[in-house]
Order: sequence, then structure tokens, then C-alpha cells
Amino acid sequence: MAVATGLKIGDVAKQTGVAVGALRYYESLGLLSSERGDNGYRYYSPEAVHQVQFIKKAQALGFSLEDVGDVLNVHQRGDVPCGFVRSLLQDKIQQLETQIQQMMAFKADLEQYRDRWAESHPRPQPGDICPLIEAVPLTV
Amino acid sequence: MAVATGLKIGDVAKQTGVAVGALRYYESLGLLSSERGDNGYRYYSPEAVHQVQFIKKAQALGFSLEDVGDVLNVHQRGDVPCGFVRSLLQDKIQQLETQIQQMMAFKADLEQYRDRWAESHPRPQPGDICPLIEAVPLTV
DNA sequence: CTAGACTCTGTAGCAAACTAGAGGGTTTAG
DNA sequence: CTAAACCCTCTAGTTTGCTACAGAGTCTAG
Repeated sequence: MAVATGLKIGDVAKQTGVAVGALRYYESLGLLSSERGDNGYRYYSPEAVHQVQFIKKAQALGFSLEDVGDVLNVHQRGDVPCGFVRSLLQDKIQQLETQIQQMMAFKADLEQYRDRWAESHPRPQPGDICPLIEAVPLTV
Repeated sequence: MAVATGLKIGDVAKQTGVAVGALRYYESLGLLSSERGDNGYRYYSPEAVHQVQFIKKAQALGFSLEDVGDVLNVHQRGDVPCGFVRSLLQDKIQQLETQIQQMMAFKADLEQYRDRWAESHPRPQPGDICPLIEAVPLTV
């Protein structure tokens, strides 16, 4: 019987900070693959760690696991032409660009609001109440 | 009996593109308020439209409705000192700043990957398969 | 060799943010 | 005046991304 090698699921979990259950969930979505040992255990290559980190990173930036799967996993679904993948990548990049723009604008809004509000409340008194809702005429 | 005036829930829904059910849900979370007519209908001021747009905007940028509630709704919960609100706002701004940084880095990663991959596939043939997973050694 | 740690496959449950539908009243256009 | 279009409340279901068992096998340190 072939000796199973590689990282066990708990190792990957420790190295990535992602729960064992989550890793199995990723696999069920086809985002992560592993070899099975004779004992039925999953064994991972070291690259799996990077892949999990990639997933977490994309996720932290608002991509759904389905999105991540689009990017990572396309070629498993069959003979997909490269043009498709290219435009998909381009889409995600464009999406990020748009979001970055919006975030900067929104941040500017919040800053403006913070400063405007600081002016009208130069020295907040203890027990002072903040009329917040009325002061949020931020345009979209 | 006072004549009810203002926008009905369907009007707000139309003007914001947000479903009627979602608006009622926002109200249940205390993110949106309305007057009730003698008929029991909700009536909204025109500012409600802006508020809903604000909610959608914040939400699109990754804030939870609870976060939005923190920002919008604090003063309804009682006598909350201004310092709290200030630091809350400052937190959100800082959060945005961090996310913007991460997004730009991630975008750069994706672009680099796109270009690197374009090099190795200068003229994709029809039917060409994309070995995507192997090619994602993006570092975190 | 055995206790404890680790793994497996289920199934179930949770939180967020809604959507859908039942059952029933209200408004409004023609 | 009436039918269609709205609105109400309340309950239940959906999706996403997990976590938490239960019940059972595997591995490992002493």
C-alpha cells in the first residue's frame, strides 16, 4: 500500500487559521482538492496552504466563494476556452477597481461628515447626545 | 383624522430599487422609520429615500446592517456620549482605509497573474484549456 | 496496548439578509 | 361600485458560509 504523504487536514487548518470544517466545506464546493490515503484521510500538498490563503484573501475583499471558484476552478468543469477565463479575470479586476473607487468616495463622505460634525460640536459635553440621523445627508 | 401624507412604501421601493419586504426588514432593525396613517400604512418622508440609498451604499461596501445601524441609529438607544459616536465613525473610516489598501494589493496580484498568464499563452487556440489552479501562487 | 488526539461521514443548526405566501384590510382607476 | 393594485401582519423558507455534534474508525505517545 502506498504510504500517504503530505499535510493532514489539521495541519492545513493550523497553518492557515481556517477551521477543519471550513476546509472540508471548500472541498465540497470544489475549491480545494486533496489526495485520499488508504485510511480515508485527506492529504494536502504544501500549495494547498497558499490556495486556502488566496481564498481567504479574496473572501475578505467581498468575493463570494462562488466567485473564487469561478477564478480557481473553471478548468475542472471541462473544456473551457481561455478567452472565457481571461474575461472572467478582467471582470474581477474591473469589479475591484469600481469598488475601490466607491470606497474612497464613501470614506471621503464619512470623513467630511466627521469633520463637519466636529465643527458644530467643538467641545462635546459629558452626557451630550448625538443627533446622528439628521446629519447624514450623504448623497449617492 | 389627520390626512396621511408622504411616500408609501411602494414609492420608496420604486425610487430606491429596494424591495418592499427589505424596507420593512430595515424598519424591524431600526434602520428606517415611518409614520403610520390611520389606515395602518407606513408613510415616509423624502429623506427616507436618501437614507435607504445610504444604507445600500454602505452595504455594498461590506458593512453589515448592524454596522450601518451603529452609525445611523445610536442616538435612538438613549443618552450616548458623543465620544462613542466619534470613535465609531473613526473606526469605520479606518476600516475602509485598510480595505482599500488590501483591495489595491489584491488587484495588483490579479493583474500580475493576468499578464503573466497572457505571456505564456500569447495566442490562445480555440479549444485551449486553462490550467488555472496551478498558476495561482499568489502570496498573501 | 491503551488513552487521547485526530480523522471520517453524515445531519443539524446558526446568523444575516432577505423573499414568498397566507389571510385579510384599503385605495384607486375606470 | 367594483376589480385591480396596494398595504398590513405573521410565519416560513432560501442562500451563504460556516460550526457543532453523533457515531465510528485511525493514529500515536508513553
